[in-house]
Order: sequence, then C-alpha cells, then structure tokens
Amino acid sequence: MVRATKQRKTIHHVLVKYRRPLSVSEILKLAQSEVAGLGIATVYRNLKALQEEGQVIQVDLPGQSPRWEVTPGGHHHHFLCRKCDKLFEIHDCPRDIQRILPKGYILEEHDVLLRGQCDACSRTANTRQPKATAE
Amino acid sequence: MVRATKQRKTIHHVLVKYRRPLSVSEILKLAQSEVAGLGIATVYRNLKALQEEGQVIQVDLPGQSPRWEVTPGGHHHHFLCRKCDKLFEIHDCPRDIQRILPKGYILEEHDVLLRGQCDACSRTANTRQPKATAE
DNA sequence: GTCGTTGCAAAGCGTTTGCAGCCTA
DNA sequence: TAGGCTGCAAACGCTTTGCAACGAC
Repeated sequence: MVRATKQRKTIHHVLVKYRRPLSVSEILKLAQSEVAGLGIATVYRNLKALQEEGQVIQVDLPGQSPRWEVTPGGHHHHFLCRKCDKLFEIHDCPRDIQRILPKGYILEEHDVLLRGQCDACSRTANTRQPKATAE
Repeated sequence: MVRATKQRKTIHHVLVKYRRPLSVSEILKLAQSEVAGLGIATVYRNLKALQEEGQVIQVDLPGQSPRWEVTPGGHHHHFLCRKCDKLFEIHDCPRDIQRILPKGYILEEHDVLLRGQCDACSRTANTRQPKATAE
C-alpha cells in the first residue's frame, strides 16, 4: 500500500505549484522549505514512484540532467529559454516532419526542442536575467 | 604544439571510418583493437581536443550519454533507430517551426530528433536486430 | 504493531583530473 | 632533449542502494 507521507505530498505539490519542468535540485530546495531535513534520496525515490503511478513524467533534454513535471495533457514539445534557463511547453507541432524522412525509414516518434528567448526575457532585451529556474 | 600520437590518430580514424555518431565506450572498444592498452581517459582527452580543433562534434541526445562524430557539413537533424540504436543524420529540416512558437518568444535554434526504424531494420520487420551500435 | 518510507552513508557510473613516466617532434 | 601525451588511480557530480529508525494506517 502506498503511504501519503508529508515528503511525498510536498514533492508532488511543488511540481503542481510551479507548472513547468523542474530539476531534482530545484525540487529538493523547494520541498526542503516545506519539509526540513528532506533528503535527496527521498526526492529521487518519490519522483520514480510518482512516475510509475503516472502522476509525473521525466523530461530529458540533450546534454542536461533530467527535469520533472506533472503529466501533461497530450503530445507537445518544449521551448528552452537561453536567458533564464526555464523550460516551457509548446502545445503545437510541425506538420511536415514526415517529408524529411529518408526513403525506407519508418517514423514512430519525434522530439522538437526550440531554444531562444521566452516572452519575459525578450521584453527585457539587454537586461541580464537571473539563471535561477525556480522562483 | 599538438602531437600526432598513435592514440590520437586512431581515435580520429575510428570516427572517420564509421561515419556516424559513436559513444565513448564504442570508440574505446574500436580503438583498443588497434592500440592495445588505450585508456578511457585518453579517449575523453582526445575527443575534447579534436572538438576544440573543430574536427569532431559532440552529439547530445535526450537521456543518453553523448556520442561523437566527425564534424558534419551544415545544419542537420538526427534519426535514432529504436531497433539497432544507431544514429543517422537527416540533411533536411521542417519548414514550419516558426509557426508553433508562442507570441513574444524569439526562436534562435531548434533540434529535431526522429525515432523509429532505419531502412535496414524496417526491411527485416519482425527479426530482432542486435543492439550493438558498433559493427 | 506492521511494514512502507525516510535520512544517512556508501556504492555505482560516467567523466575529469593529478601525476610520474613515456615518446613525438 | 623538452614538454606534450599517456595510463593509472583518485576525485567528482549525479543517481541509486543498504540499512536501521521512523511513522502512516
């Protein structure tokens, strides 16, 4: 039987509250402010458990450690802001992907990762944004 | 001054010979068959050195350890075969990516990773392919 | 009271670094 | 022969695992 400990509830709550993919260290820091003494191993164990329950998913970006988010609706892609390092969901999809496939290849999945500046950062053109991904 | 040791020449040669992104462990195994006693640290150091010279590039895939390939021509994407785990280059690009961008966001780069079955694996439909990425 | 869960510390794993000896130029 | 390069082992950072104590049900 799965037990609703305050650690597990807090980890899930942090992901619900911030509504975008967070790294393990961000989750640890944010959850520790609610549960003093929370250990990193507990974060890893609960993220994996929540993933198996289907409540959260792991988001892998090329060359970065994984981030975690509450399971999103349907098919989507991601936009990574190069200024503030936040990751956003894009609920749309290129339509002409099949076209670029070489002959004989069978397409089963596709990932699209966009990089640039998010709305907030593009407004403050030359201002340097903090790199913090948790706010 | 950069010295052309047999280790460095072999590591570069392996990448030239196989013409697709190889993992560090694949490179080590392949190069060790030409240079007995080759160490993993030497592979890492030389890959980084070759990268700084512009001879090779690191290819990062989501959730996988990096692979390395000789510096390819221009803008391209990748296709990862889910049967044989080989990675292939796609020298074409979706054209309607700008369309899916939310308002206010500025697009600077994009990565597309396709997954499915490569030409060779799709021909052998129900046959199981070896997972080896070096052959 | 049971036994799933926790925090700690140790172990794993891929990658990097320090160092003495080697070998290219 | 100088000093860049190598192999080895230790160090690193992130993640997982073993274990005794804890606490949800």
